[in-house]
Amino acid sequence: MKKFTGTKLKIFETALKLFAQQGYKATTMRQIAKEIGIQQSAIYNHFKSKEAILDAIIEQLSHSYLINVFENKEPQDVYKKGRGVLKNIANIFKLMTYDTKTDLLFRFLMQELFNNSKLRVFYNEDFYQKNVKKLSAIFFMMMQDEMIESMDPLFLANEFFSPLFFYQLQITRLKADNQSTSAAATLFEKHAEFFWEKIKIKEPKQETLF
Amino acid sequence: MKKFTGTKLKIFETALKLFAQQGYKATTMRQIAKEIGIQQSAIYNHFKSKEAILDAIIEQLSHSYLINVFENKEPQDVYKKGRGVLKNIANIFKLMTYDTKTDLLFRFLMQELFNNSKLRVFYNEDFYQKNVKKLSAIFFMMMQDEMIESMDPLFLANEFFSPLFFYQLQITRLKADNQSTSAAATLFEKHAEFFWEKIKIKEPKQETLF
DNA sequence: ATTTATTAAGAACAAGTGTTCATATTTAAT
DNA sequence: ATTAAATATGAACACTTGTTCTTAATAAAT
Repeated sequence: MKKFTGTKLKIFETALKLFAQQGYKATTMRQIAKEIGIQQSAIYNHFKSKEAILDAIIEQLSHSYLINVFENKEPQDVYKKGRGVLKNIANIFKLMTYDTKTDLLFRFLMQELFNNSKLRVFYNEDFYQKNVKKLSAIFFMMMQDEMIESMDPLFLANEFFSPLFFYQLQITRLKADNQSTSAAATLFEKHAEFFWEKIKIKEPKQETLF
Repeated sequence: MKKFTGTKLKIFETALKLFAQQGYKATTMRQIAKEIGIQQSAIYNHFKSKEAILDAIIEQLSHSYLINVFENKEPQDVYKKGRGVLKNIANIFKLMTYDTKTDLLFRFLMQELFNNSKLRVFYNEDFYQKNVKKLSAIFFMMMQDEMIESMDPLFLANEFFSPLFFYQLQITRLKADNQSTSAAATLFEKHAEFFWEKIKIKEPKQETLF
């Protein structure tokens, strides 16, 4: 993963910000240049075209937190923590919304999702499928260990994932209007807690002898 | 609610389709005109500007199924149906994805949400808040009637709403790539079923006498 | 049938678009 | 210090954008 520096980095960051705020098409090269304080033609010393900037941003997406909700941990190494796993995942979603760059990348992703097929492939494979399948594997192991009720693990993964995604979208929207996100930010953890309580297998009440 | 006819209707429909597919900014007046088979200047006999078309579409949103998930039914009239209410709502979401126009409106909404503050206000007030609050009222009544467990009804409403929204988004995305949506479409009902089972208060087991 | 709106066409305009070019300035390497 | 490479400038180009204008065709009203 190549990191940009100097002017090239500034162009990249400014473009990401503007693309996320206004959309790719609505953002002009002059606007990017002006924000940095350089001439528009100077951009072309760093990126061959406007689309090249777009490609660089999409490339960056692959290395962002967005697709690393599990921090590269394997299902069999974490599933035993039960409720803790869910809370941990919820917390990573929460942290993402606090990280300015991840937030911009997410907003950019949502902004361009429906008119960029390359992004849809990324979203589906690297973001949605990857996370849901890993979640599914975790739930499956929990079922085998009789920690949670038995059912379709992939469906369960979708049910757990979707509110997290939705709350993230909500926060991104609120930020776009400079509104407070604190109330929404609590929903991640509440969701994990609520969800676990609903799927866990309750310990059979121990009959008291006296 | 004024309905368009003739050329004006064609312009409206074509613009909605293109805005939903490519975004507002990326769609040109020439493109709209060409698709209909008229001259670009002819559009201006029906709409004063490109933005006027946009406004007309946003206006239409207010009358679409998107904000009428409850079909104008009041909470106190439906909550007693319990599981049936949830299934009904899930079904309306499913039907929305089958309705081409609603699907286009939803895709348009998502496409422009992050660069159009007017749309964000609409999304928040007329789509999100309105539905979640009505849901919340229903859950509250269910709690008072001891049909479901007691907890924060607004949170519960969010938890029920968010997967429906997410599945709708998934289907819209799949359609954009001409992929099959049948598997995703089953998730609405599964969600309602799953959710109800998790929150309903189980009848205490009747002790058999013999 | 004649008048009057309504809608269409076609050309044109002014502004904005991404991009290129020749040239100057700065930075890095020898 | 000199050379070479990288980065900046400012003007220009070719093209697209939304919109307007004049004029012609069509439809509605008298």
